[in-house]
Amino acid sequence: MRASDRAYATLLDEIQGGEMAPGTVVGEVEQATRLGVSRTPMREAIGRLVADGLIRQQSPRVLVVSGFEVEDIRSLFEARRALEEAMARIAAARADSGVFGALAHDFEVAKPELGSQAAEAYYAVIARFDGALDRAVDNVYLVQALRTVRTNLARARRLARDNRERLIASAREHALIARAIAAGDPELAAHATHVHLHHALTSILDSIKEGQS
Amino acid sequence: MRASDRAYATLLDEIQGGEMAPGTVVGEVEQATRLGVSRTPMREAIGRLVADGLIRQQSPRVLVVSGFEVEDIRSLFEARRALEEAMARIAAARADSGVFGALAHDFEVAKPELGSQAAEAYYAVIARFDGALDRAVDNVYLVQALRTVRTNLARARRLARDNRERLIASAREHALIARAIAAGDPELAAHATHVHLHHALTSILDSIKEGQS
DNA sequence: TCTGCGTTTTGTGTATACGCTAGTGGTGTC
DNA sequence: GACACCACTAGCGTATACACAAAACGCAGA
Repeated sequence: MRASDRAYATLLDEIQGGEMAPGTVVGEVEQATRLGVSRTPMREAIGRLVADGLIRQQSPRVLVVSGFEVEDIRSLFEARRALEEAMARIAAARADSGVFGALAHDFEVAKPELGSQAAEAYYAVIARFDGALDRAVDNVYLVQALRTVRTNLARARRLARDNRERLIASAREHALIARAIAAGDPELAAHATHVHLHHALTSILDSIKEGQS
Repeated sequence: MRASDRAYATLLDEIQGGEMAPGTVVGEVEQATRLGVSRTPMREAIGRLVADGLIRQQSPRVLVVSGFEVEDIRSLFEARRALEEAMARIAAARADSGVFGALAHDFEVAKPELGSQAAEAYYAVIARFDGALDRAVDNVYLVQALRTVRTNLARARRLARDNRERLIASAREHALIARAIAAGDPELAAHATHVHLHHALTSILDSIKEGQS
């Protein structure tokens, strides 16, 4: 693995995990020394993080970890809705119904509310679903845009803790989306995605509001 | 201006303009020598072009200008549809109706069919419209994704020559979209965008088919 | 004491050198 | 004659040195 990849992965983790808080100044030399790489690969890593939107230029010479406010979460979900609705619609028109039928079944039998191990298994199913969607749609532009959105989404997840009811509902929503894709029903797939994202966003915003009060 | 920016701009131009044909091997040393910069800024420029999707890795050590086939154009328009429909919808819900009313008027009085100067003026109106849309939507994730799509779209434009009828129709379609946004009608804005992109894609594909025959 | 100018320091942009890896061509052996 | 192995070369990843620019601090003068 290349030094620039390691530096990117490490910084990404630290920003997503909140260890590097928004506003933290990211100096080339400082980070390069800390992570034991030289400035050149560190520059590349920082460049990728800037492109991802996780680091931004505060002034001509200082880069800082970008903030992540409630308004950013709304923007993120707007973009997510545009991309994921389109993906669901296209997948429903094209996809192999076997794969999504199996995924729908997995969502239907998932019991993510039964402890952290079950939740992990549920997240793994979601990851498989996302991967299947990417392959079914087979559109580099959409997938690439969604990758950036997902990278930023990881930061939102940290702000909100999933509760029991939300996990159960989320599994049901995913099951419906997968069923709609398997059935070749683009409108249902898109609208079920819309509903799912609406609930996910509402849940995150409620969770943040609770956390503040 | 930084050397890496110059190198990026130059290579971008050459790829979009077709001077560097798909499949052309892009060597760091070769390009750095040719453009009179050193390898470090050239690496950065190439990295950005790879992120944009204009250059891709053919094998572990060779980068080539990526191909741009009919299938890529379809993918591009799928992504464009997802993003621009969402943008139009959001802008209609939010935008200052004065700005888009004025743009609608500009589209209505545009006569892009009257020679290349009039066409240039028309393209300038489109650029202003795109800019106004970006500002109205005010969503970095959507705008960034659309920027990448537009970068690739420039390659498609070279493959298709706009004809008289298409230009006239395009102006009318844009006028309708702008009017819908100004009127605060999200569904009409989105569907007019859909119609516009459908016609634009059809026109490009027809134009390519003609060019081949 | 405040303001302005100069100097120093810090940090980025660029250039270049070094080392490693992969690819290719040639030679030797079976 | 064909296949395999070794060596050479080309090109990339990384490190580092140098240059330049901006910001901050200090000193001096008003």
